[in-house]
Amino acid sequence: MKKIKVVKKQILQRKGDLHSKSYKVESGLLRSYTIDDKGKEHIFMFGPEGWIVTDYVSPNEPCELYIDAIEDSVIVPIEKTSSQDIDLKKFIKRIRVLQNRVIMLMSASAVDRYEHFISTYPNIIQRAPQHMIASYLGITPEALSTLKSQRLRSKKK
Amino acid sequence: MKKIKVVKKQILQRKGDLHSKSYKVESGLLRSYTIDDKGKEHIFMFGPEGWIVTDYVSPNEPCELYIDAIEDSVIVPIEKTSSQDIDLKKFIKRIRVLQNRVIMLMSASAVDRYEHFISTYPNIIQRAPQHMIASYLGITPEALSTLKSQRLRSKKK
DNA sequence: TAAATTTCTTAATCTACATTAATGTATAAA
DNA sequence: TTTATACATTAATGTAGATTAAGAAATTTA
Repeated sequence: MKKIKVVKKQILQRKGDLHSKSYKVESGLLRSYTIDDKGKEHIFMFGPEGWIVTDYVSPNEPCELYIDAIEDSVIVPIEKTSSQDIDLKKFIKRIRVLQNRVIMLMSASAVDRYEHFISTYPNIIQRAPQHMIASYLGITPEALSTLKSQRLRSKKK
Repeated sequence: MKKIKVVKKQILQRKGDLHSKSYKVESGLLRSYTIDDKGKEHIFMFGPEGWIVTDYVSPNEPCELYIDAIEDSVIVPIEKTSSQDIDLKKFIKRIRVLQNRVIMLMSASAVDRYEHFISTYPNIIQRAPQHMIASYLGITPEALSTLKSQRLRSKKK
């Protein structure tokens, strides 16, 4: 149960690595993401303080995701083998986020996904750069930028 | 632990229902899905024999998903409260499917998602109607249809 | 069996978002 | 402070997949 300090941009895990761990975030902000064959990053999840960031693969399988720090952070690495001490309620909560994510990606437009994101994670909007928000939403930074200015224009009467 | 027979099209759970359960599929095929504000269905997961179909909400929260039978099926309803008897390995496997789903939806084209689907769930292709496959892939039935005939044409030399 | 309903295909048109590219603005490094 | 690098905006053009519509197959029901 030792805490570790990591600096911004520090990589904790790469795709293909073995012995993947979970990371409890004490302070700061992590992210997990994939890189597709065209070299494009796709953010899977943000991990602000209080969250646990995991790649959902079995402890002996190679990782699917990259994990790195968006801000200087303090984290606690957790061995996945210690399956005992899993807080099931928290676990289900995190899966629910995933479930919502899939539903969102399938049924909502980019604007709706953005609206949903800012109401669900207002503080992350402030802390992560735009292109990462875009990456999480599944759109390009350019699309997010135009979407935002259209939103602004329509809000002032 | 009693088995229940359900017939094709029988609805097991509606969005908003309380006391959501998990359903172990002994035989047949279930699906879970949402209906968006335009009345469009979006299939979240298929549940063939051996699978457990769940809406990932806490047992006391209202459901997010509809669950019904695509084929006549035999199922075992499981109370969610019995958190003890959860097979963690199977649980993680199912989350992994979800993780892959998100990654796919974010980074792959409709064709690639379809290719991935047929190689991962070859038997479901045969058993579920096309429009449901389309719904799972996040495209329209028309798009899937054209995509399929293009694929066929390009395969014969 | 026929009739009704559901499912699948094909084609024309439309639209949300991607791509490309050029310009502007921060942040970090020298 | 200047220069370089990363990040954000805006606009023009392109494209995957949506929508619409109409007909053909298949499946269900009577």
